[in-house]
Amino acid sequence: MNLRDLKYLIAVAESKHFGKAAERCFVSQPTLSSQIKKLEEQLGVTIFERSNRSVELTPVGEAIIDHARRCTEQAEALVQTAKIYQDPLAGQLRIGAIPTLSPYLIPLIFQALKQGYPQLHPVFSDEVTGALESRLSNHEIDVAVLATPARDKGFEEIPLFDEPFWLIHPLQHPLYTKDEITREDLRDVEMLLLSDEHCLSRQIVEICQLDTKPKQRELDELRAFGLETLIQFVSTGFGCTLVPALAVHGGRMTGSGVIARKLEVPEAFRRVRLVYRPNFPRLQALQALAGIILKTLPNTVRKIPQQSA
Amino acid sequence: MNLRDLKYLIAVAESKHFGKAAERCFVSQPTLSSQIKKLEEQLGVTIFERSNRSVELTPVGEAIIDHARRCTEQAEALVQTAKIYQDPLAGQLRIGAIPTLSPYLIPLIFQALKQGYPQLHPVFSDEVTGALESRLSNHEIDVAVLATPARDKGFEEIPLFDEPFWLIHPLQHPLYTKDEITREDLRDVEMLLLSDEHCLSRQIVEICQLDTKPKQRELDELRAFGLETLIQFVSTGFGCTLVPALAVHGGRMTGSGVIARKLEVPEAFRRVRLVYRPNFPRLQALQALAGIILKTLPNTVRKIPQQSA
DNA sequence: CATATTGATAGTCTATACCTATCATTATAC
DNA sequence: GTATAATGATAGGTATAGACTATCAATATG
Repeated sequence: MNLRDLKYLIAVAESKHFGKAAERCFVSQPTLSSQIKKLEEQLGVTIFERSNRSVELTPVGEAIIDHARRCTEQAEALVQTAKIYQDPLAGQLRIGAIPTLSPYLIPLIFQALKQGYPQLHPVFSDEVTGALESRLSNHEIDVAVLATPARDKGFEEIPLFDEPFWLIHPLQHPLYTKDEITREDLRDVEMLLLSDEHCLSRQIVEICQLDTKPKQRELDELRAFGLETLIQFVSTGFGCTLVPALAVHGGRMTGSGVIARKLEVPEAFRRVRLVYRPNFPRLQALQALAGIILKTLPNTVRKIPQQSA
Repeated sequence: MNLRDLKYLIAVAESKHFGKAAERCFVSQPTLSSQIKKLEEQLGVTIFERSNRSVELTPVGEAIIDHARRCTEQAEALVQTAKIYQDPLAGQLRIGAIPTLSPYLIPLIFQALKQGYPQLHPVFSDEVTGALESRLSNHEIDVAVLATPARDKGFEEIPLFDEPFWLIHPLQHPLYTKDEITREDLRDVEMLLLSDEHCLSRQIVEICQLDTKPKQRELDELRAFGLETLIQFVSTGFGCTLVPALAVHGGRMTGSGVIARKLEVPEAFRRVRLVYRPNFPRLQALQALAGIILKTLPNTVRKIPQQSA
């Protein structure tokens, strides 16, 4: 049995005429006749009662045509679905981003993405690097925005930008009087960190060359908080912290008793990239996303020029 | 696109493995691979994201598989429907019978038909000859049980039996004393008739060689009645009537003030037959029906032996 | 480094769906 | 009563879609 055959059936059922049905199906009348005959033989029933003057559906035929209609209906819907998604820049794109980036990046790009690619329906989610990587593997998301390299896990990546870290310290802090903040300054302050699931924490530890993290232990009981909460802690005089540049511009820091300071430490940055599965079929959509991100970003980050292979 | 291709899609979607899917579809792996590739090219979308270790559905793929499932579901339902009807002795059989026969014949055969052909679902209707003939033409019924020949209208027929007419007269009637009733006797009695849409009326007129029908005119206002009512009229002394044999045995005539008399008139009978369209595809069902009717009938009718060509 | 697993590719063969031409039957016209 | 038209079925030939086997390429695994 064949979808084509079912279309022939429907054509005959509707026109009640083999010749006209054949015309409607763009085949010759003998072709249509023989195909229907063969189908009837295969099914073991007579679908049409033919005479030289008329063609009529048998009761079985009625039931069969009913199924045939629904079948071709679904087939057409399938083609329609494909057509809608044909454009790689259309359809759902599931984007996961790390929590230290997501709240500042997503609002930035959202409007531009909608305008530039109205057919693209982004679905955002917030999770730490490890979780995003496994969701990527499981095909639960299409792309992750990470700040750590991912090549070694069998993924590919599009580098986007380098995001410098800024120091957040209370207004009444010894460093307030210093003009430039260097690496040595960082070693002396008490550094508040998120839980170490966050790549940000590990990166800060590395940059500041901390041996252990004495202050972090105090915060261990309060795992489920984000950057903004951390900054609140800073404002109460607990210590300092490093935050990525976008958090400085995107976050609400005014009148909160803290100050954000640029660092004179060249290596104090993180590289943000789109990470995806090597075989992901809609690379174009990812390139479009990368383009939008780069176009929308402020100059507090160093954009990496895209190579359009 | 093809139903086979959709089955391939579903197999891969379910097993997430081209080789196993191919096995399940009883084809080689390259066959399945190339068919799916071709389909993807036709649809212009990637349905599966393949890597050397895994096969996963893309979001478009999910949507497409959904339609594919429903499509093949309907196709299978179609085949199932055909299978149910495959037996010509299964499924609906729409039987129309004339009103002067139906109430006596249908109850007679009903049980035997159910027992002999439990898959056959008879649907009975009662109408006069002309109406049955047009419903037969319109494919609204499958077979008509008539008492008039129908070859000239392009139909075919299976002769069933010859049903003699019996005379019904009131108990206090001159003929009560006669042992045998002959044709001459019939000319002298006042004959009550149904409306002339009924073939029975025309046949009685012919047998009795009546010129006009004086008594019928009086009953003209009461068109919509049947044989039983007519017999009630006879019992009130209005006149006599002829009824077919089955009505005598099947009808409730005891204690009704009338008597049923056999006739010594050889040509006083009607031939009952199954009438059907020449191309009707389930001749077997009709032959089965004919067989049941002949097996169940009492010997008051002359059965016509069936020729099983 | 060798082996196994998995999907893709190449080349060949066959079944089948298609076409044109023609027939058989029957209704309609003259 | 014959001729014509309409309709579906049949016959025979061809081109293509879909199947197969053999092989490759890439990548895990021991």
